[in-house]
Amino acid sequence: MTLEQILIPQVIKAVKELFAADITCAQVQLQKTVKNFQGDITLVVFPFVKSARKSPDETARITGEWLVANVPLVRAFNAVKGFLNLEIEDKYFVDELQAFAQNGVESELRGGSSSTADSCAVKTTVIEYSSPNTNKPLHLGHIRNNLLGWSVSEIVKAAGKNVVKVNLVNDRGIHICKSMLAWQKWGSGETPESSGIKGDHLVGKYYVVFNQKLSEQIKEAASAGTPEDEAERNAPLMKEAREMLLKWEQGDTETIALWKRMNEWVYAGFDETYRKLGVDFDKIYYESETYLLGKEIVRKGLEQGVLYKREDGSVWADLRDEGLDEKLLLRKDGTSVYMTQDLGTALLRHDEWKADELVYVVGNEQNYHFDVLKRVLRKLGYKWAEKITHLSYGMVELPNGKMKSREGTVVDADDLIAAMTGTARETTEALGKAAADETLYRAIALGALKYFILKVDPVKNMLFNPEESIDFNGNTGPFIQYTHARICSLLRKAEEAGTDNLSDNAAGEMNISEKEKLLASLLLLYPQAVAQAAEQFSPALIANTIYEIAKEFNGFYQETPVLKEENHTLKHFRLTICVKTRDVLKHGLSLLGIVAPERM
RNA sequence: GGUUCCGUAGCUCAGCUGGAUAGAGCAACAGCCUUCUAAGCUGUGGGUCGGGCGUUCGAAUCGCCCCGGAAUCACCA
Repeated sequence: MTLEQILIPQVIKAVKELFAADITCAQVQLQKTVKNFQGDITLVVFPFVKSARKSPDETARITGEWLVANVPLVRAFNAVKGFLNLEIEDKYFVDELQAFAQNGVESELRGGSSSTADSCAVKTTVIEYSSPNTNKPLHLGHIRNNLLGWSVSEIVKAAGKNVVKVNLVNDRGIHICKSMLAWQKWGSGETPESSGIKGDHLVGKYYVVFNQKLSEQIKEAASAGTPEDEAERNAPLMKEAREMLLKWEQGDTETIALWKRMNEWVYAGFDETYRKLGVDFDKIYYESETYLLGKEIVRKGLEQGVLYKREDGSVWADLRDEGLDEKLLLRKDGTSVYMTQDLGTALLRHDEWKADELVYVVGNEQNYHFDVLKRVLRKLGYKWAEKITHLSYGMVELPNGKMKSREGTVVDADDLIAAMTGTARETTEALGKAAADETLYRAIALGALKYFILKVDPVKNMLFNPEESIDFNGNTGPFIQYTHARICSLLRKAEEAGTDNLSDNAAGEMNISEKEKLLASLLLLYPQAVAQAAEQFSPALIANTIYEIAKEFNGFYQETPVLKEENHTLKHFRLTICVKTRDVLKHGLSLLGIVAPERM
């Protein structure tokens, strides 16, 4: 039982007996006692000070006396203004930590989530992320997307839900034709095998080539006096690309064959990067297979009179009464647009997985798109529109601005991982560590990268400066990995020394320090942190929580002997702290996709 | 111009369902390794929480108005 679970009913009872007033759970505000004040947990009495009809000081004092007299685990209190600081018996922390150590993180999480669930049915959450464009090798922006999506999936899973990770690959359209065309014209038949270039990079290269050649043509026409937008529209290359798209849509054998061939190259490249990043999917959808979906939904909407058709035959949703604009859903020639397709895939996904929640990890440039998507679904009468969450995240910016695939100004995912692995090796060697290998360097490099990205609140844009490499010290992934390795080392020594079995319930006399109490209470709060992170889809919350624990542990480690402690009971308790810290750090890191090395 | 989001230490970020004296890391400076891994620990300096008004016993947190930045407002995806 958490302290809150124990104390809240007691406080309600106290207020009833002392002041003859009824208060709700919401009025019982418990918070961690602020540093510099004596106590472990603090009750804020302001919310019921009126009902008590006494001064805040007086209310706190009387309540404190009652709690000390009636609740065994409350040892003492002090009241400062309206803040009632409570000191909790050591035994509570010792016993709870012991129980936590025996049950393990997973079972604690299951216990936590089932108490709030009103039905025993397991909820299903479908999470879409990654959703790459086959013209663009994965860069730092995609890394943020992939890490967020994967980590959120793990967190939601850890909180006891069923998760389906899906990826919707953008493999068709005019932009794909651009790289195909450029390769046809200037590729001289080069392949990943012949050139030694990774497939996705090879295709990306021709996408850049296309844009270079195109801008040459535009410049030429512009110097002859044509306005730029017209010059782009009429450029011979654009015309050819459009013709190719038409051929693709008509199923032209040669075009389809080229498209398939080049896409295979890309997928092989993506798979390699996904593997390196450690992300995976339960199901991959391809836009070439889903882009026609949604038309049926639009047709029904027209029938119901929720949507309307213009004289030219195009179909629209009118959202002006909701403060937005009108949105096109079908062109006058009956072809669909992005929104149409997304309506279709949302329905498909909802039905296919019987989803209770649909999460889309997509950049914040599409905030408007998802706002409209939900409103249109709602208008069409789909109640599950409310189940859609757009997990929006900010751009990763470079010191000189945004990354642009078309212009080649990106931090490539593969390059970055390779560079960081190199840095990890150099750092490790400089520190004179023994017996390290490539697997460990990779683990540290990815630990640094993943933590660097995931600790930041997704809504914020973030800055990445390639000149300053990502840190391995301080509030970083390697710091937590190191703390974990350190504990493992200590526990190895404990085992060698044949230290007594941890499952024994030691019952001797001892006093535990403030630091130990604090560390124990942080560990006990971890399951709640996971539950909250799952609710808020927030890996950052996990990152901050385990950082705080690691930081606190290092302070404890520095000044508290464990193996050398002679009081058996105390040694036992300290070893329990170590074991539990190790488990929680490992668990938290795993939710972020970070390996917890046993030596480093 | 409309809409949405962001603005906290020199830099990168926590804290935001209102609660005590706003916290970390990096960078700077000063210490701690013959003793459980120094990728660590301890200490010093550094802040009108973009600005103003309001609500409240209490505002970095909520509301309104400004200022600065970003995204978006396509018959692109």
